[in-house]
Amino acid sequence: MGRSPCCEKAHTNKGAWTKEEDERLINYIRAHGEGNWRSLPKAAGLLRCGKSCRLRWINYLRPDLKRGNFTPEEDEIIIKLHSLLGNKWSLIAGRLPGRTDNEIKNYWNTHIKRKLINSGIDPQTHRPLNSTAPIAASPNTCLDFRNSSTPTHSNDINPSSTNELTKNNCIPATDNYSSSLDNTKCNSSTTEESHTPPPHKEENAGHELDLELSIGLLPFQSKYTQTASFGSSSAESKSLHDLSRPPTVAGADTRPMAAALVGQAMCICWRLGFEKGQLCSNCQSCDGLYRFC
DNA sequence: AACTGGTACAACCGCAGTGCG
DNA sequence: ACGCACTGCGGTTGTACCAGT
Repeated sequence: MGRSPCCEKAHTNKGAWTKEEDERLINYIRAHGEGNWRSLPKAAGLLRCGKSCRLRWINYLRPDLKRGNFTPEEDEIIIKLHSLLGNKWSLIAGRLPGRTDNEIKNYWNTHIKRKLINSGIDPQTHRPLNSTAPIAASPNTCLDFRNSSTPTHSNDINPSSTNELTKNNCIPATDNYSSSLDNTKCNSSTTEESHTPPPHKEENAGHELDLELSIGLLPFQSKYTQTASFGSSSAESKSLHDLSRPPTVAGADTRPMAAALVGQAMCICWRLGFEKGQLCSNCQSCDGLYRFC
C-alpha cells in the first residue's frame, strides 16, 4: 500500500538519548501533554522520530515509573500473569504499576526465563520441560495458584473444574474460559477473529485461548461496580468495553463458568490468589471487599 | 592491562489495529 | 468501502557494562 515513513529518517537522531533531548521531551510533555507523537518532535525541537519520543517517554521518562530491581512479589506476579496471558507484555505491565511492558519483557527474557528453565519449567508453556503432563503445584512457579487437579492447559480441559476454581479462589486456565465462553457465543465475532493468537498456540488447537474473553470478564463485571481500566491501549479498551454488556448476552445461567465467576470478586490479582499486600490498588482500597478492576 | 564472553537494558523495526475523511 | 495517518505492541538488535581469564 506504500505507507509514508513515520519520520524523515535522514534528519532524525538515532540511538541513545542525550540529557538535553530528555529535558526537551519532558518539558514539552509537561506543557502540552502526551499524544500527537508524530508532530511532537518538531514542536519540541527534537530531531527524533515520533515513535522514538513516545518510547522514550513511556519506557524511561514518565514520572510514575518505578525504577530499580524487581521484587520477588513482582517476579511472582509476572510469572503468574505470563502463564495466563503469554507474551502480552502490555497487559502484564498494566498489572504492575510503575513498570513498562518493555521493562517486563526484558526482565522476562533475561531473568525469569532462565530461572524457570533452571527450575525445569518451560517458560513458554509453564510446564515441566520435556513433559506434556500438567505438573503439580510448585511454590516457585506460576502454577502454584492452581489446584493440581485443575488442568493447566487447554488440552487438559476439564469443564467441571469451575468448582475447583471457586474453592481455591484461583483463576482457571484462560483457555478454559475461552472454550466455555466461545461455546456460548457470548462475545462479538470480532474478538473471535481479531484477537491475537494464544500464547501456546501450537498445543491449543481446538481450544484457542481467547485473551480478551478471559480478561474481558473483569470489565464486564466492573460496569456494575466501578470504573476501571485494564490494559492501556485504546484497542484494548474498546474491545474490553465491548464486553461490558449486561449478562443477557453472557447469560450466566447458560454459562457455568461465568456463573461461577459472577459470585466472586473478579480482580485478576485477587483471583490469582495474591495476598493482600500483592493486590492492586483497586483491590487494596476496598479493604477486603474486593472490587472488579 | 587486555581480551573475551555473557548479561542487561535501551532503542529500533515492522506490523496490526483503529479512527477519520 | 477504501485509503491513509496515527498509535501501540511485540520481537529483535545494538551496545554498555561486568566478570572471568
